Amino acid sequence: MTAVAANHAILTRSDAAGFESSLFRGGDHNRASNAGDHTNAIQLGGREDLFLEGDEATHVYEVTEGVVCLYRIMPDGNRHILAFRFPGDIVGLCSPATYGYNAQAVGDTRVRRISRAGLERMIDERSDFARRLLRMATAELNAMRDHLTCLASKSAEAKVADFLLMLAGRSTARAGNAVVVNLPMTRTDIGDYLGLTIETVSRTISKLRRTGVIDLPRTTQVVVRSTGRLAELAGAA
Amino acid sequence: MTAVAANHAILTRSDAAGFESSLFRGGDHNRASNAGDHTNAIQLGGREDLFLEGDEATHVYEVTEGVVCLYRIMPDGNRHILAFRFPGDIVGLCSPATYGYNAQAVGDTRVRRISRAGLERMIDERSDFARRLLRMATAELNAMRDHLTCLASKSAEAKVADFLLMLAGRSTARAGNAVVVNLPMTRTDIGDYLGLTIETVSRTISKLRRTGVIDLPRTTQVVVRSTGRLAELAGAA
DNA sequence: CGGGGGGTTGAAAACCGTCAACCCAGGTGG
DNA sequence: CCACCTGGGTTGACGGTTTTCAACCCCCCG
Repeated sequence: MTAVAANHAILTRSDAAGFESSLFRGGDHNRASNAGDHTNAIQLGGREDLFLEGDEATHVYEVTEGVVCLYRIMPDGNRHILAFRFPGDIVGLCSPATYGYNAQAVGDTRVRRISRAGLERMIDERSDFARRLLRMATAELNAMRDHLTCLASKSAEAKVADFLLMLAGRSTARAGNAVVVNLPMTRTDIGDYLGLTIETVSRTISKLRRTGVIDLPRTTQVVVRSTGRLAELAGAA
Repeated sequence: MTAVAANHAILTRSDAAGFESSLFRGGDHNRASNAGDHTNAIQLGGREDLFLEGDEATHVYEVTEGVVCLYRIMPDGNRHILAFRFPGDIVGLCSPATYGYNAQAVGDTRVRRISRAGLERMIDERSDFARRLLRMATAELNAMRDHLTCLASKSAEAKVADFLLMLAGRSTARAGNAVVVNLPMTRTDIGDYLGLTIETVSRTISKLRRTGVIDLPRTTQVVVRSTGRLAELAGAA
């Protein structure tokens, strides 16, 4: 229900394996532009896709700066955001040969690229690495379970409150007793993440502001005045 | 959106580590009764808990027969089912020291018990085992993502259709062109899994029957007459 | 200055949850 | 043998919440 403990920089070894530009195919989408880099650090602008559903899963990425969202486009054209990934999180760990979802930078973002082959090699060479990787996968499972629990909540208010609590748990910025939370994502992103429309998201945030639970200095910044009341709204109906 | 490929019997090595009866604490719940067994095979009756949220995660289980559901009790008393686990699936793989959810047998069920310590040992000794374990974790992630996608669907019809498709994907029983699907779980279980009320689940199933998409010989058995139309309902609208 | 993306707010409608009644099967006990 | 009870399931009516459709605002940028 709440945020998972951050596990920073678990992957530290650099990897200099060959570079396939096919990783950054974009279709109608924006594309990562610095595909010619020789380092494994990649910089992405807003709405640039890191990889697409169906791409060969040759690499895994660690977010080092910014936010990445994992999403799917449904048959009816609707977009559903499966997860947001923050610095320290891993993106692209999947069992089959191809990715099962798209990954896109929400704003300006930096990621570190690790080849799948290198990953396998390290698993063979160092068993503690395998355990750490497994721990990261289970951490992702925990986060996913919390998201599931959040989506199963009936009311829109509970969903939004839970979402803000997750962000507040990641934020270190304080203003007195209040927690300052930046929203790099748009209302549309939040709606697609919570299974709500933008209007409902906007209305719910407005209601939280009216009732004094949060403050809204800018549309992209929320100040949580009372995490307690927010938790009540998230937990009980 | 659809069922994950079954990965049967990935864990084959038996494990004879010591047995802690504290695993089966039950509180007000039913309890697994054969805790004195000396084998690692465990038989469970309906509504028996395998472990509870907060229990020390000393073991991992492989379902060999029947269905296990993973669930949480929300602060407001509501139950939310995170997943159903079928034969071949693994239950209880988690990163922290304690389970983050409850696990309960839906009907008569058999599971195989593997100690966490034995798991770690095998990871150290055999790197291919680590990879298999990682693959299982990512398979679980895939299933969870599909569930998320399902829950984010706006309409109840789409959710139920998606749920039936998942079960149909696991079923091998055919009746002509139709797929026969057994429902070991109750309507309440389905509702708690999909974030719907029993009434809505019942009404939606009735509607699918009226429109000829499915047949309902018994309340515990669904015959999918047209997987195509079911997929349309699950995807679009 | 005009246009577009993102956000907010209002009114109406559709959908789902709530409350309630009823049915059915199986088990228990008189 | 039957009456009774209980758990699970279905169906109806009503009300609340969210979606839909729409208008409007604001800011940034060409």
